[in-house]
Amino acid sequence: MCDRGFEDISGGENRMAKKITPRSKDYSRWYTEVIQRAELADYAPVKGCMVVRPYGYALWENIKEGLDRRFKATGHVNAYFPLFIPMSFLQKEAEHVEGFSPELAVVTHGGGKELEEPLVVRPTSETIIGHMYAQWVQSYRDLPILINQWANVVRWEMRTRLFLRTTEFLWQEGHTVHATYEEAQEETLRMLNVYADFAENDAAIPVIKGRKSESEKFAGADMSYTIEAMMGDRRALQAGTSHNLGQNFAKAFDIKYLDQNNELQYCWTTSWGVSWRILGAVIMVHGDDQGLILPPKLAPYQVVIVPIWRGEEERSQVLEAAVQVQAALEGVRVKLDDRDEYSPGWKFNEWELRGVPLRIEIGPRDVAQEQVVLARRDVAGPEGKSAVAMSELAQRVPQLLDTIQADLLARARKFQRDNTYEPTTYEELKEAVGKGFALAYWCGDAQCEAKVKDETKATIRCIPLDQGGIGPGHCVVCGKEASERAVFARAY
RNA sequence: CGGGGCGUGGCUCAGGCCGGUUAGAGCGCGCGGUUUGGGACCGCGAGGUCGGCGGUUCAAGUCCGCCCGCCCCGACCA
Repeated sequence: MCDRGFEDISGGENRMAKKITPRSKDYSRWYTEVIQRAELADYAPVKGCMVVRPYGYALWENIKEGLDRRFKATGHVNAYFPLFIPMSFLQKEAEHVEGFSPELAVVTHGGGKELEEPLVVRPTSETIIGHMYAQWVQSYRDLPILINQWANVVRWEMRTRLFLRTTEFLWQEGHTVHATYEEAQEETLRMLNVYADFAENDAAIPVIKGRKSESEKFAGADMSYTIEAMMGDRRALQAGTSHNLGQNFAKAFDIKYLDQNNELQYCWTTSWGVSWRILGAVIMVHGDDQGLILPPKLAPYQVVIVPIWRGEEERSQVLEAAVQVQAALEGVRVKLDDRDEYSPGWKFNEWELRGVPLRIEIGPRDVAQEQVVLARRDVAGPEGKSAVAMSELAQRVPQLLDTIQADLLARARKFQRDNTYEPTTYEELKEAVGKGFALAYWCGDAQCEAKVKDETKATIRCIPLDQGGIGPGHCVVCGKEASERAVFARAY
């Protein structure tokens, strides 16, 4: 895992500086450079596609593990459905096909012959899963069905961005079937809460849970719910969605059951998904001008040990101590960087770029004093360093990782709060969406929503479920009575 | 798809306007040696169909035409 030699691609006069473009100078450039230099991912030869490199994939595996564990704990099981979907399936749900047809990849040939019916490369799997569910569900005794799948999907996007919007992406999609609307709604919100719990407790990303407006909801859903997060440039990112599909897909695919009274009923279905986009959120919420800052719960390496020595004698002493420290940290993901060809200073920068939460420095002086130096990634400079006796490490390191995890969430939460405004006039709204989130009354009229989008490029990210206990007010756009406030923001 | 920019060793670029020996630099890479508490240094070395095709010319990285690809900005989206 060593540097492959990405130089400062801003070029020009400071070509020697091995620095990343600062976030304040060009945020999207910073984002792209960090991903490539930290070796999370690389561009693939196919437009809009990317290669996830081992370090990035390890991060994704930790995200998967955190989500999958929660799915299982709420009664879900995993399964796998096919990549190819008959074109006709998409067309069975009117709103669904209208929403997705512009971004479909379609296979027309196979085995050297033109296919009788084109196959769509799944953009999402409601249709093919609905088709199967229709065959599996007969009676109320078959319900609920609580299935999740980990899969790749393809959406032909016009503009792509590493992790945030790629032509092919990895995600999970849960698809459930219920006997009643109430159960489906309960499931929809349960999974929204699972996502929020993961985002805050594992990814250290504070999120706003809310409803999508009609124009922003999933094609084919009765109601879409979202968790929205604020990135480091104050723009919004939808980090996960959960949909109550009502009976739309049940009717399109004939998913019916016989109830206790021997009457045939249409089922109620839900779907919910989180993609590797959330990895982009981790990068943008926590990273700084030195590179990534990974929350300990997701970091592939939670601790990196950098040994420091001069000459052979010191080398063997220091390495011996380093190995002992590594052994003492059982249960912690530790990387011992004993490469000889890089200096300690070089390694410091390297592992900071790659976001390892905690660094342990061990040199001859430390060995003599039976201590090590701990350096926190999230606290720059000497303030983040402390000397700790080797005998205390097994206790102190896990504690410190917990502290870092909590501090990252607290810092992100403060940032979001500090950059959220509550405009009451349209002029104030316009100003607010230029510098962060705007929490403002909205009457629910799509025209007011469209006006804001046209004139400010900000969209309604969600109508928060938690309205803070405040009463009705007046729409920030038209002044009419409004019962709820919405979050307006520029979004990815 | 509209506007802007760019294709030259692995990376970032110079050379191009004004055609002319073996096409350069820094970084990275390989070997040897000295180093190592915040991106060390010396020596030697490997590595290029100058995006592609065609044209002009005695001669094209350089001029002309067409094509391909990539990046940035605008209309869709997890």
